[in-house]
Amino acid sequence: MSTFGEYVRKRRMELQEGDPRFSLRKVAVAIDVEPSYLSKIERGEQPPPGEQTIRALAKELGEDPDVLLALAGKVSDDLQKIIRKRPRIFAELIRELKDMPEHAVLRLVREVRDGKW
Amino acid sequence: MSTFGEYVRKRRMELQEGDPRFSLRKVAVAIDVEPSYLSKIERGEQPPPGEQTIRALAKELGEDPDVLLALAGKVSDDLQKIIRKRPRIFAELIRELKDMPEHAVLRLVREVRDGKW
DNA sequence: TGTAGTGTGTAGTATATACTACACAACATG
DNA sequence: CATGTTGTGTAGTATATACTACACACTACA
Repeated sequence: MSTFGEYVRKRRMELQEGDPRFSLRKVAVAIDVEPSYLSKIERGEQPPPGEQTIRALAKELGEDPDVLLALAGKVSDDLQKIIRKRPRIFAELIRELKDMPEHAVLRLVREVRDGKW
Repeated sequence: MSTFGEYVRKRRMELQEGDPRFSLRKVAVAIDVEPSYLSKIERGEQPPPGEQTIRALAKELGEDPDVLLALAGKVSDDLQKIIRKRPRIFAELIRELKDMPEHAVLRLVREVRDGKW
């Protein structure tokens, strides 16, 4: 597992190869933070930014916000809100699924999504 | 929905009826915080305390920690950790379940719990 | 009537979070 | 060789979080 900073830098560098819009400075301006701040984050000198900044970064880099948030040690606020509305049931479900193999959870998600409920 | 403070005060008061160990001071000492701090929390003058203090309080009052944490606007760190390990799948599942009726989610939890997977 | 226990008011503190502002050296490009 | 663009270094700030320390007034009761 790479850190948040490493992951972002790698992804941005890849995009930068083919497009000058992905220089550190341009991206920083696009997501509305100081270039030096983004620099420090990418090098792990500063901890990951706040949720809104991570979301902007994810959008800019074409990444999944939930994945980036996870790398930053965070869980999306909208998910937290959903859990907090029914804390008991969601707590139980999530703890139950903790050690389930990937395919089992995937099957579950698919069944729920396909509306067999 | 009551606030965190109101909820705690009500519950503690009920217990205090039959047992002097549930005075504000005694509970505060038991969970290792200053009585004045707990007083302010119960009256909503201060925001809810941190997760560890909420857990101690839940234990002391015989309440569900996840419910108390939810009232405090928090989600248990162990749940967040589980989600962060597989952010995509859990994000999708939780958002999918957001508007599901209680009985559907309950059925799902039961099926998972009973190991039909 | 003193003393033990009750809740509360005032006035702080330490640490973390989430950044900004600006200067600077290296490099490239016209 | 000046101009623009690159990433980075230094030195801060504002706000939130999670509390402590201690004094005070009131009540119960022995």
